[in-house]
Amino acid sequence: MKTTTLRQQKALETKNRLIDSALRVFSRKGFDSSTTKDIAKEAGVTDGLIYHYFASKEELLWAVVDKHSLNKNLQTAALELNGDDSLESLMTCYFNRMLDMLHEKESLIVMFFGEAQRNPQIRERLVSIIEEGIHPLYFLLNNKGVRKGDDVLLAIRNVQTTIVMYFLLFDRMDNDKDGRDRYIEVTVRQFLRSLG
Amino acid sequence: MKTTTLRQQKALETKNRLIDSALRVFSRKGFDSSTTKDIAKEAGVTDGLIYHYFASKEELLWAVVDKHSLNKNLQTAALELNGDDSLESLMTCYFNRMLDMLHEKESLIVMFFGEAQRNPQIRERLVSIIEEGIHPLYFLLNNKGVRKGDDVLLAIRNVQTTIVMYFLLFDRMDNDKDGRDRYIEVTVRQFLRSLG
Amino acid sequence: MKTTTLRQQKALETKNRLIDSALRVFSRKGFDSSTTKDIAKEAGVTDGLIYHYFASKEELLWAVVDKHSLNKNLQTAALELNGDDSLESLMTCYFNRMLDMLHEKESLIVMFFGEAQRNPQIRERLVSIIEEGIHPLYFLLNNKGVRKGDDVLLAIRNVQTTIVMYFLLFDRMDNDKDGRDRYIEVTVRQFLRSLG
Amino acid sequence: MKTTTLRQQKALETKNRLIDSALRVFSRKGFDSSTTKDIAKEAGVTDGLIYHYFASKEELLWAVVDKHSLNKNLQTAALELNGDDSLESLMTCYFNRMLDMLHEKESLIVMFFGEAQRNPQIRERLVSIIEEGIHPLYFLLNNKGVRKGDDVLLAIRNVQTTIVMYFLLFDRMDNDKDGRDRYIEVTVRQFLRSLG
DNA sequence: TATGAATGAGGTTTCATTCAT
DNA sequence: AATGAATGAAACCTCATTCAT
Repeated sequence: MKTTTLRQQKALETKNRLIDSALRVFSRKGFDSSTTKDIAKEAGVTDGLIYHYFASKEELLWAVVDKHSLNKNLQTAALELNGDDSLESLMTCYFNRMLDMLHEKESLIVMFFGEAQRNPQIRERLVSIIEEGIHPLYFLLNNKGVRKGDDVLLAIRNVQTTIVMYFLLFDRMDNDKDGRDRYIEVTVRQFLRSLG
Repeated sequence: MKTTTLRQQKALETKNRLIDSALRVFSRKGFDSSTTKDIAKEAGVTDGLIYHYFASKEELLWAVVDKHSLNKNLQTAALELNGDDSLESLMTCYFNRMLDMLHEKESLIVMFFGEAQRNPQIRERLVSIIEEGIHPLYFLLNNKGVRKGDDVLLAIRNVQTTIVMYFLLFDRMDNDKDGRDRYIEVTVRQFLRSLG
Repeated sequence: MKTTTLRQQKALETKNRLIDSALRVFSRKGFDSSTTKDIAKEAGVTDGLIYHYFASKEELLWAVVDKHSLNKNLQTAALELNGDDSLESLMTCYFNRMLDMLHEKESLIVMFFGEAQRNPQIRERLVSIIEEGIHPLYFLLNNKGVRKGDDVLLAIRNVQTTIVMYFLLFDRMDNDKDGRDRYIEVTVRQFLRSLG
Repeated sequence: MKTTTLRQQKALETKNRLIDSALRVFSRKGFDSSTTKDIAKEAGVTDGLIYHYFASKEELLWAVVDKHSLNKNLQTAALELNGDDSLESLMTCYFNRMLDMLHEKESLIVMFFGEAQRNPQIRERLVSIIEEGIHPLYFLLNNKGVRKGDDVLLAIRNVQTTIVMYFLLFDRMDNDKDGRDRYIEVTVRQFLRSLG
């Protein structure tokens, strides 16, 4: 029985290694240009093994998607903030964590945005992630005295999508710490002013 | 001489039809999953003809990119605005035109965002389009009394990327006119407030 | 462990079958006109398998070239000769063996000469084979009292290229045993006289 | 009428240019790898024109073959020799002219040897050229007192094929004037000795 | 569980050839 | 005579997938 457990554990590790490798390859080349051979090689296994764990390349994609949940990260980011800080420093901190998280999950984000345009299921997933990412910040702002209202929700969505765009098009390439600080500083100020 | 011109004209039409078909197919399936066979069929020609006009599938992609210039559209949108209107109605009008333009060029935009994640050349192109899209609006705002400054430029970039994201993730699917009006109204208000 | 070896052995057989089939097809049609489909069919495998074993059609050509070594055959031919025979019967024997060997490796020889004219790498290979083919005979002649010297080396090269030409243009088609005997007899006599 | 003649003349020029271009391209790449596009470009005409003058690419090959006659050159070479010279200087002169001629017709020779291995018609042509090339030299030698006989004919064929081989494999690449002189000197001496 | 040989459909590209002009 | 757009078959090569071991 112990041996079985050991085997199961090793199998699970292999499966996870495949999922992680797939994510990396997908984000590098896009789903269509990624080959199962690439993925297998990246995971250090042979070609056929993928089909022992996944029914198809597509299934492997979904396994990747299922494994990674961005929402949780954003929620955690919001909850970990110190309630005593000023609104401004609080937002600064939140946006920084958001960008850190985007960097950390770069492969996933890049893959999501790359595939979302042609894979409706991926796009829906992306939308729902963004929608759900709004609420932790909304509650936080409410607690700091910002009024409720749909327009506040929309302001949050706007600023969050803006930050994702900033990440995708600028931050992720440059890795310019100063530029990022300035960006966040200005964006936070404008965001707070935009709330009226 | 007339005959030559006629033939050349027909050839040019065929070439353009190929470029347009390619754009449509690329935006539908992404570059990698689009087959030259699909493109040829969509253009109503045989497989081989693509290679009479373009050296490769990649070259065809660049022909598509070169043919379409988004910047001009944005600049035109800015210049056509009525200088007598209030700042608010002016921005409303501008954002509407921007969304109209995005709809009009939906295939191109979708392709750009899909490919930008894995094709650095496409991404650079996208970034430069966005960068250049900032200035027409900047000048317009300056003329209406908004102060100059880097933070204003950044505010413009932010709001523009936000609108592109809105288009990609929500507007382009729903086609909900009311939702769009509300979105623009709120976004304009917040944008103006964010300028301080 | 035994199973693995069996599979590997079968794989090796397949690979060798591919190389042999390639040689046959190449020599029949030349490299450029040979199709990978032809080769696969000749080997009794499907098209794609070639690319499991070889990176390209060109690589398959080099595998063919590498597998076959003509030099060894010539050297062996020289060494197997009986040192007690007269110079004349010794040379007769050597030329006969050389022609036998050329017949045996007809596919390879034909391919080499066909491709050598347009593929510099193949030509270099061919030249080096001829160069190296000179020495076994040179040593043999030295042992039988023929003097050393560059002109002897050149005489050997000349007579060897002549025999190859005879094979390529006449012998290989006619398969005329008597003609061949007469050819060798006369050529041996003239060769020995030419040494002075 | 004059115009027609002019047109016909220009047409003939075009046709000849096509044949010459074809020869050059064939000898460079071999028949199969040469494309009609290549040939047309080399001749400075458009793709389709080839099919105005020749029924197919194959026909163009035969036009090339028909246009060039090597025999004449060899016969001329033999006849132009000075009958008063010694046998040795006469042969030296003849072999030099032969190599000059091979250089002059390099494209043709290379193409002939490249294609002869897989195109039986080309090979027959090559064989008959070599056979006929023997007689001018035979007569010359007879006139200088060399005895008649089949073995002399064979000696001539052998030495001629040897020289062709020398050209194809060594001389044509190196272009080493000294090496060539030495080669001819030794070969002539050995050839004369081989006659007994 | 893991291997990697084998399959076969399909992709990009090439190219001889045709034909309207 | 000359052009070059257009065709379509076929070439090389890729790759997801299967399967015997």
